[in-house]
Amino acid sequence: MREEDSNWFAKWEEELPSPEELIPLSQSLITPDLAIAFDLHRDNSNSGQPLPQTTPPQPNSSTEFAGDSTGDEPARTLKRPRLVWTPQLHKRFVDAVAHLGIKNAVPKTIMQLMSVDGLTRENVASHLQKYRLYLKRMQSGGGGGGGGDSDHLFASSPVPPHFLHQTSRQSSDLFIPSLVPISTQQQHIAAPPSQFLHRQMSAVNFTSPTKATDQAMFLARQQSQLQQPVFRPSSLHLHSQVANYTQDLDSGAKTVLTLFPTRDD
DNA sequence: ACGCGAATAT
DNA sequence: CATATTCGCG
Repeated sequence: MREEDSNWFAKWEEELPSPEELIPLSQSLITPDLAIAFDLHRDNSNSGQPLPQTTPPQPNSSTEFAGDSTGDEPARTLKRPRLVWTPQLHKRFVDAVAHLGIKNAVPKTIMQLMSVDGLTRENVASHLQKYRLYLKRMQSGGGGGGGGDSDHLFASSPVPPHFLHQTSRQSSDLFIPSLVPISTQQQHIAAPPSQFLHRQMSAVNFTSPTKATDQAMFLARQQSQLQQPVFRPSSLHLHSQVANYTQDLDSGAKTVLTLFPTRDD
């Protein structure tokens, strides 16, 4: 047990996004074009329950985005580009896990809690695995001597104490003020062409009490997480607040799934 | 579905 | 080279 134990919560509190920051519910990793093209209207109004994915039974919503603008229909059997886990996205992941507790923190539930469109269970599972390894490695010699900072990503987010111990409880001690979804704040990012002025799915239902509220609060304070990763200025620009696929024209067809910034953390 | 380790791909 | 994804197995 380290000294951080005493004030980890305080730190968390500090990290609480200001009301201005929380608004858009449900981040999206799917480019608007795709969402529309596929006609899949993801509605993450899950209330923490086994959400029966209303999304088509497709194994995974694959995505396409290459420069090909003519024959891009059912990209459905194609592969999804590498997901770039930005620190923000990772934080969202960590928070979700922390909130759920080690016990319930399994890929599926984590994924659901994160409410990031386009994020697959595999993505989360893979990341979770890596994260666990990181935690393990951390406990061995991370303190002060550990110079090996090869895991930038993981190091970017504070590791809740619960992860290290074994206490299977959680999510009960996190009382959050009265932060609940707020309203209509628009994204700072520009106005898209116009055809992409679609909805911003609401991930929260006020109609449900307890559990829903819990998640609502969770989500509410989660909405400020995305950042600008490593894409080159040569690629496309702002579309909307959602994630986007950026392709590096210099290297050919290198495409990377990434998120757009909402604000810095 | 989960979790791992190892291979494989970007 | 770092890291995300796929694969086989329990």
